[in-house]
Amino acid sequence: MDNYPILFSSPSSSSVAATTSHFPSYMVNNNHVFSDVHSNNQNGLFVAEMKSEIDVIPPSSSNNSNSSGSNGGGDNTDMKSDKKKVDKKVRNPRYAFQTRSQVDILDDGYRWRKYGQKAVKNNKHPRSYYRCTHQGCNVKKQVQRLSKDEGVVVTTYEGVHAHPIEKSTDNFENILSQMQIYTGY
DNA sequence: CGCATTTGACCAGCGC
DNA sequence: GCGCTGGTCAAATGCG
Repeated sequence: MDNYPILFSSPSSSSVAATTSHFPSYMVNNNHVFSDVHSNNQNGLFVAEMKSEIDVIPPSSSNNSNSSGSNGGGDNTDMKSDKKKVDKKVRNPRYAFQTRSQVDILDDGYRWRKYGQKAVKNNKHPRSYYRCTHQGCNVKKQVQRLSKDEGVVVTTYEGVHAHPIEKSTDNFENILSQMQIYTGY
């Protein structure tokens, strides 16, 4: 998965509307992702979309029952022979956001728990894997930097949150960025 | 003490 | 079939 088709769009251009139509509903509805992007980037800002290999995945189907399906390093000899898990090739749609930021942890309003980190080929920076800590929420995201421009962070979301954002919106910068959105900048 | 992170190992998919 | 690589698990460790 080295090369994904990434479509760039400027947040101030009219093409955003068409682009956001592909985003998960939680992103389109409350623009938290964009607001955080704005708060972290006064200058150069990029929003990218990563099309997944799956055409359409209903949000309700995002409940990967494999939440308990530890097939990884667990080395379980039983190796879950009772798997109903036939949809292994069915992946949730993934969306990538390429932003300029000094920090690679972009607070999008959800609580994430890091569950892995891998070195990426052709990239000196590792890729971090996060999972939403909300119970029953299987949304995942991965964050990596570009080796070319280490100021650019690519955040890839997989799945759709089925719960409200649990964030303390008392952050002044968030409130300010929201005001900027509602006022049309 | 409870929760999040780190980190090495494991597994599956893919290309050769 | 073998080896590489991406993705995940889970024990150990860190931290508030």
